[in-house]
Amino acid sequence: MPALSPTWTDERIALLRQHFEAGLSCREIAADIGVSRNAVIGKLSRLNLTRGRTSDERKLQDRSFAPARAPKAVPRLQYQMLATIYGEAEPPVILEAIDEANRCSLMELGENRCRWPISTPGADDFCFCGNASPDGQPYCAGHSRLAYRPNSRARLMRG
DNA sequence: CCCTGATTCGC
DNA sequence: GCGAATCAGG
Repeated sequence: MPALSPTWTDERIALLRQHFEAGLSCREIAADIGVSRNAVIGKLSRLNLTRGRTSDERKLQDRSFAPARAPKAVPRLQYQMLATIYGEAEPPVILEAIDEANRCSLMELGENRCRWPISTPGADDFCFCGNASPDGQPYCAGHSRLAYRPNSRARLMRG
């Protein structure tokens, strides 16, 4: 296969649409495809697939819990994400196991099956995760836990 | 404080 | 057309 890094090909756009329609966040989409959040958003905007301006209706940030003296040594999932990707250190919580052996076709998908699109770079076999997913959840625990944190918004302002 | 989405802008 | 930088909202 060519050593060149393929940009937005049909497969990637397909995944992009799938994840987008699935209700996943741009961060998660980007994490799966392997691009930056902005890249996903940029492509979506170009495809006119935007959900209609800064909706931000998820609001799943959950600020309800305000533990006194919260031992929040880490901002968020950043540490976990990094440890998972780099495969070193021991994160407080490991990602759920993702069984690729249960992958199935679209027609084999059930209501309690993970609908995560499995796309292998260089291959043409397009399947779905097919793992057991909790009720109401489109994906299994492993894929639902997918998280990616592109660090640093602390850009200096050019004056 | 941090996160997420959309647009703007340079390449 | 692509993606980082930037802006805007929560």
